[in-house]
Amino acid sequence: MARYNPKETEPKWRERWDGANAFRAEADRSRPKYYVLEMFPYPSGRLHMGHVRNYALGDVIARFKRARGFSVLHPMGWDAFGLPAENAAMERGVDPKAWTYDNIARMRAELKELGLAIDWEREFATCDVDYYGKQQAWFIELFERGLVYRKESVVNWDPVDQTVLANEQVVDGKGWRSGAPVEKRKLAQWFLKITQYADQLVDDLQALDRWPDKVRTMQENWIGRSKGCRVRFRFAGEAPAGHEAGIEVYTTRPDTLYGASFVGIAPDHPLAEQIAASDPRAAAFIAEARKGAVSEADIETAEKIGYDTGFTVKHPFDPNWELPVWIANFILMDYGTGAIFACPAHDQRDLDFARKYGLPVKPVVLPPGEDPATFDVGDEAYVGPGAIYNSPGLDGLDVEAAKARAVERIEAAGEGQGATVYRLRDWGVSRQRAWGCPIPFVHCGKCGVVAVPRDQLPITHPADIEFGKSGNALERHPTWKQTTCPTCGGPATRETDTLDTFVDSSWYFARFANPHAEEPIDKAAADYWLPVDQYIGGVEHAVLHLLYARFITKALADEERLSVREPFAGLFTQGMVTHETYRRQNGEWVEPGQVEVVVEGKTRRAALAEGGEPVVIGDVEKMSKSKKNTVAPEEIFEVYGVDAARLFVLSDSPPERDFQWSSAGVQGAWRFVNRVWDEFDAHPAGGIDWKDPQEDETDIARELRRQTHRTIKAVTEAIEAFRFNSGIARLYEFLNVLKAAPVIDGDPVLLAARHEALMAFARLIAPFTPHLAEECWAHIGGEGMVVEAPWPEFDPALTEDAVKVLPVQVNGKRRGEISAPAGAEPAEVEKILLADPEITARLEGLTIRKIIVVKDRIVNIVAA
RNA sequence: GCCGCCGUAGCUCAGUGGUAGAGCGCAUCCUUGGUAAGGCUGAGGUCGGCAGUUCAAUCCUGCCCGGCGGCACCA
Repeated sequence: MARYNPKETEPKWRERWDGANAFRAEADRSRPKYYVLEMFPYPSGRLHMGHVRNYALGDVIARFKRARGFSVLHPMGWDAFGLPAENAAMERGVDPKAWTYDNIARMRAELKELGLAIDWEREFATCDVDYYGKQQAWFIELFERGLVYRKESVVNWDPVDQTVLANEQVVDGKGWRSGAPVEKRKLAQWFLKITQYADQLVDDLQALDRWPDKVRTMQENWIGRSKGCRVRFRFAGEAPAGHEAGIEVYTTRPDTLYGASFVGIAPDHPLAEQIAASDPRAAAFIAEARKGAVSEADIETAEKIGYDTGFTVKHPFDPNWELPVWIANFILMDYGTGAIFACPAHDQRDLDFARKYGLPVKPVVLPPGEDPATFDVGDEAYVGPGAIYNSPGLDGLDVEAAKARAVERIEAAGEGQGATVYRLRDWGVSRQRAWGCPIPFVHCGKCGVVAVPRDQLPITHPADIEFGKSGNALERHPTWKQTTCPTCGGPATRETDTLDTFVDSSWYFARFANPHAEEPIDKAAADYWLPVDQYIGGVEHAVLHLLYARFITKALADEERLSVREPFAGLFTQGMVTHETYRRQNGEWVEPGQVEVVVEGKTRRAALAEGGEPVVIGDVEKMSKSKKNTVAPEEIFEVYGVDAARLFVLSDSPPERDFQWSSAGVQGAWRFVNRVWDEFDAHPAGGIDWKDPQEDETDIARELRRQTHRTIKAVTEAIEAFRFNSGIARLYEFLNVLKAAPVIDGDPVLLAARHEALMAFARLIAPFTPHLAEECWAHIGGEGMVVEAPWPEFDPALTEDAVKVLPVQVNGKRRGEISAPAGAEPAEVEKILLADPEITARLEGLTIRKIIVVKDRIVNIVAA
C-alpha cells in the first residue's frame, strides 16, 4: 500500500493541467457558455482563508460546469489601486507600484497552488496602464453624455495628511492615521450621475431572481425610492426676504393634508439659517440641534426638539387655515426638500413632537371598524389603511385613492406636483490620492474643464513620482501637472484627483471577455460571455460594489459598448471564515498555533503549548489579525496538502453561512483524503478487464450499483443547488458504503460494480479535491485526465429500490415494518400487511378503522 | 424599532409530512512492518418552547424564546 503524498501529487497534476492548457476559455459557439467569477482580490500579498473559501467555491462551479460540457470562463485579476500601497510607501518608503506588483506575484503563486481551474492568460491588474487607460476612455464618453460632472461638495479633510478622508476613515472626528481633528472643507469633486439610473436600478432588481433576496432588499433600501409630491405652503403674513414663494415641502402622504398640524424645516434649511441671522434664539437652537447629531445610534435615541419661528403659513387647501413654522432637529436637509408638513395623527415622529410642544393632533384616517365619533390617537400614530374623514373633498376615499386625488388638486391649483425622491445620492468618485486611475481632464484658464483627447490617452503616473509624504503625490509633483489645453493650446493644469477604486471594479468582469482588446470592451467577446452566470463574493459588497457595477453596466450599455444591462445574472454571497479566539490571563490574544487544546470528556481546556499557561477559550469570531485568530493557508497546505484544505472549507458549512476553521476539522478532511486513496489503491492498478455489470448481476453488486447511481444523482443535485457541503457529505457516506461492500476475489461482476463506483467517485470528487481525483483516476486506468472527462451520468432506474421497506405505524406510532415491491398499490400492501404475524399480533383486540398506505413510504393503521 | 437568516448528537452541520444522519469529539476493543498512524464496535438526540392543521409534525401554520446580520428620525 502506498501512502498518499500530496506534496508530490499536487504539483504534478498542476503541471499537467498547465501543460494541457486545460482551463483556457474559448468562445466555442457549439456549446453553452458559463461565466463564473469570484470577486477579484486586493493584492495584499498574502492569501487568507477567506480567499481560499471564496476561490474554492468558484472553482467547484467552474470544474463542474466544464465537466458538464459548458464552455467555461473563469478568470482572475487584481483590484490593485488604493490606499494600502500608499500607506506602505509612507511607512516603509517603498514605491507603491513596485510594492503592488510584488504582492501580485506572491499572491498569484499562492493562488496557483490552490489548483484553481482558472484561465491565467486573461489575468490583469487594475493598475496596469492598459486597463486604467481604457477606463479613462469610457469615463470621457460618460462625461460627454452628461453622466460625469463636477460640483462643490463638503469633504472630510485631514489637515496633517493633507488629504480627503472617507467617512469610515474618520474616527471620533479625527483622522484615523494622523489623529488630527478632521475639518469640513468644500472642494470641487467629480461625480457620476448614478441617480439618473435610480429607477432602472430599482426596477431591474426584480428580474435578478438568482440573487439573494437579502441583497436585493438592501439595494432597494439603499436607493430608497419613494413616491409622493411637493407642495408649497405660502406665508400667511409677510414672507422672509427671498422666500416669497413660500416653503416647499415633500410628502408621501398628501392624503393626510387635512391632518396637518405645523410645517417643519431642517436646521440646515436656508430659511432656518436666514431666520437665525436675525434671531439669536433661533441661532442658538440650530447650534444645539447640530451638536446632537454625532453617531447614527444617537440620532435614533435623541430627543426631538424644535423651535417655533413665529412665522405662519397657509394651508394649501384652505387659505384661512394658518400653520406655525417650526425648526426641528429630526428633519433632514438632504432628503426631499428639507421641509415637511407634520400630521401627528398618522406619523409617529410628528406625534412625538406634537405631544411635546402641545400642537394639535387631528386624525384624518379612520381605521376599519372604528367609530369616527370616538376614535382617538393616543401615543401611537395610526399608519395603517382606512377611510379618510375630516377632509373635505377626500372623505370616504381609501388612503391610495386620497393620495391621488390630493395630488390632482395640488397640481390643479399650481401649488406643487407629484414627485419621486430617492435616498440615493450621486457617486462622488474623486480621491485626492496618487495611486489610482488619473482622471483624464485638464483645467484651462480660458476653456475651463476640458477632456483629454482620445489620442492622448492614457494619462499615466509620472515615472519619478515621489510617494512617502502626506498628501497627493500627483499634486506635489513639480512638472506633471503642467500641460497645454487641448482646445486652445494655452497653458493648463492636469486634474490631480484620481478615481475611486470602486470605478475600477465596476467593469473588470467585462474586460475579462477579452483583456487584450484595443477598445475597453471587445463587444463581440462580451456578447458571448456576459452576463456573469455566477458571481461569488462577500456580502459586505452587497450595496456599493454591486450597485456601482450595475450602474456602470447600464451606462456602458447606453454607450453601446455592452449589450447586457445587468452584469451578474447569478449572485452568491458566501459567509465569513471564523475561528475560536484565545486569550492569556493578562488579556493578550494568542495565536491558535501557540495553543494546545485538550479535551476532557465534554469540556475543552486550552493552554500555551510552551510553558503550559492556561488560556481562556473565547468566542468564535471572524479571522482577523487583531484577534490573532488567523490560520495561514500556506502552513495548512504544507502539512495537509491543498486538497484537504479545500475539502474542509467546502465540507463543513453551507457556503452562505459562516465557516468555522478548526484544526480537528482539517485533520478529518485529511484523513478522508487518505481513506479515499486507500480505496482506490486497493483496486487493481490500471483498471480491470471490463465486464458489463448488468449481466449476471448479483444482489450485492446490484446494491452497490444502486448506491453509486444514487450518489451521482445526489452529488450532482447538491452542486447545482450550491449545497457543496451536502454533496461532500454524500461522498463521505458513499466511501463508507464502498468500504463496507465485500470484495470477493474472482467475482468479476462485483469487481465491475466496484470499478464503476470508483470511476464515478473520482469524477464526483474532482470539483472539491481535483488533485486527488486525478491521482485516483489515473490509478484505476481512467482515460485522459479527469479535467477532460465528462461528468458521470446516473441511471434513474438504479436510483430506486426494487423492494421497499415500509415502516408500519399503529395510530401514528412505529410498530414494525414490512417489505413490499416498489410501486405496490395499497391493496397489495394491505395484503402483505395482514399476512404478517408480528403486525397482526400487534392488532390483537383492536378494531381496524382505517389503513393509510403512502406508496413506497409508510403504512399507518388507525385502530381502536 | 423594522426586515432577513438561523436554532437537529458534546462541537460543526446534512436531512425529511411517514424507521433521525455525516464528520469531528467521546468510550471499548483490535492492530503495533501505514505508526506523532490505521481499523472494529458502541454510547449519545422530548430535532429551541407552546399551540394548531393532519391518520401522522423535527418538517406546514401561528405565537413565544434565544443567536446572528442588515437598516434605522428618508416625511
